[in-house]
Amino acid sequence: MERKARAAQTEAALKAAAQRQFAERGYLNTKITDITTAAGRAAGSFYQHFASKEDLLQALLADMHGQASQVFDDDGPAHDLTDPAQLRQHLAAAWQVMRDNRPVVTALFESALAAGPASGELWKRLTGDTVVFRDHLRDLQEQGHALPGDPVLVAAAMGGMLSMLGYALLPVTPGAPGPTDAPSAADGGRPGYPDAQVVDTLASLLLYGLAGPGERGAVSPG
Amino acid sequence: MERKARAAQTEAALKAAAQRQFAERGYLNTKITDITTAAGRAAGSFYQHFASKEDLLQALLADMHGQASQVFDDDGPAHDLTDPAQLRQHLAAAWQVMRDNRPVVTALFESALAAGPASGELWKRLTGDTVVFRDHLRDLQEQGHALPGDPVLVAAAMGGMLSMLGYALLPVTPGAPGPTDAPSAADGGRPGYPDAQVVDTLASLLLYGLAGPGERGAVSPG
DNA sequence: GTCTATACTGGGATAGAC
DNA sequence: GTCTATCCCAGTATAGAC
Repeated sequence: MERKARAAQTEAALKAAAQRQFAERGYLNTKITDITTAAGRAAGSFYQHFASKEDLLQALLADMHGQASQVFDDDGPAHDLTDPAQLRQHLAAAWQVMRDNRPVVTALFESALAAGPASGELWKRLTGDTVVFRDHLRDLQEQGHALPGDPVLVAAAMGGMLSMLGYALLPVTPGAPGPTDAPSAADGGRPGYPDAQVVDTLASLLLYGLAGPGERGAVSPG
Repeated sequence: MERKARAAQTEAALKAAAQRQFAERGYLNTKITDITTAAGRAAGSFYQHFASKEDLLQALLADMHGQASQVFDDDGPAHDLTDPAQLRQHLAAAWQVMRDNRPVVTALFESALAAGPASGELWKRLTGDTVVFRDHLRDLQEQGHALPGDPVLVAAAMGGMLSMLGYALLPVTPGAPGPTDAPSAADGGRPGYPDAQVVDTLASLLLYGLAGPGERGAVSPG
């Protein structure tokens, strides 16, 4: 195999190793050498491919965007987040993206947070990641629907809820205690809520709130 | 002034300086020397009072608990989180605590997050900080009220929403762009939502969801 | 108790051989 | 391109004078 291919292979190995390390140790705790040794490469080789850890993270983000772009092209009919099925669908999609890209998503979260409260990085991330929600909420508003508040704020609140639970609950190992039904006490003492339960709960909470659907009936009636 | 008083004074200065630095730079970015120089003390003096930055943070937490303990002794009549006034009251109290102790609260947040996803620290924090919500939700459940899901999960979701928005939105400077009415673009590019707006929005969202109160009428009718 | 000065360490980044 | 070896700095923590 030629040089170019070898280089690409090394870069891929570094990326893969980084994802594993980020998931296990967290982005902030992961050292460059952790990545290189996990990838079976020399420390110096890292800089042949990435300028820094942050640079690597951006590369992973680009990869993720490339893959997951088609997931979110919801160009269906008029959206209505107050439709139980549609809201659930949106939340499930968001949750799935977080699950599928947990290392990157959580690393971005850690990175934004490490920038400090005054930097506004977290707010940028929060609003940036919730443009879909925000736009759909604006649609609702324009159709005369009364929202709980400013679409930007409501969308950010929803996103904050999601990211926080994703960071705290999603299992570190890609597919281990996730879709199981038993809340296993392993994995750092965190409970292993099944994906469906989390999504159902959030959908119900965000749609009808703590008061419940009232006269309208349950969330998933049929 | 005697030695003991001088020592206490230095310790207080270090604590105060730490709070300022945590707010400005973020907990993770704050170095020991940042604190000592901000306090006008020598670097070495720090260790006379605290074993580490983490130790200092715990001391600040203890101080905070001492002050804010009376805020949360809500021993009134039977609680009902589905009562608009009570829910709003609870959220307002939580928001106020975050505002009053922003440096400490956000530092704890950063600290828990830096421990990495696998540590479960964030989940512990999330559940620990929402015991009040959780208990009240359990009360509701025992009274036959149907909740959106497991009380622990719902409480954590509420708490996640709150902490995230608190971290992202609360102003760095104790009282500057907070209760103003104009969303100033200063302060790191973050909007300055008035406290009341945030609390109202969250109360409305959490009580009736995106669908709104329906037949029940608005959240604050009178 | 507080200071100044310094030892020590982890980890980022580079130099140069292969 | 990848390796080994090393430099170098930031930051923690300590030693010892005052």
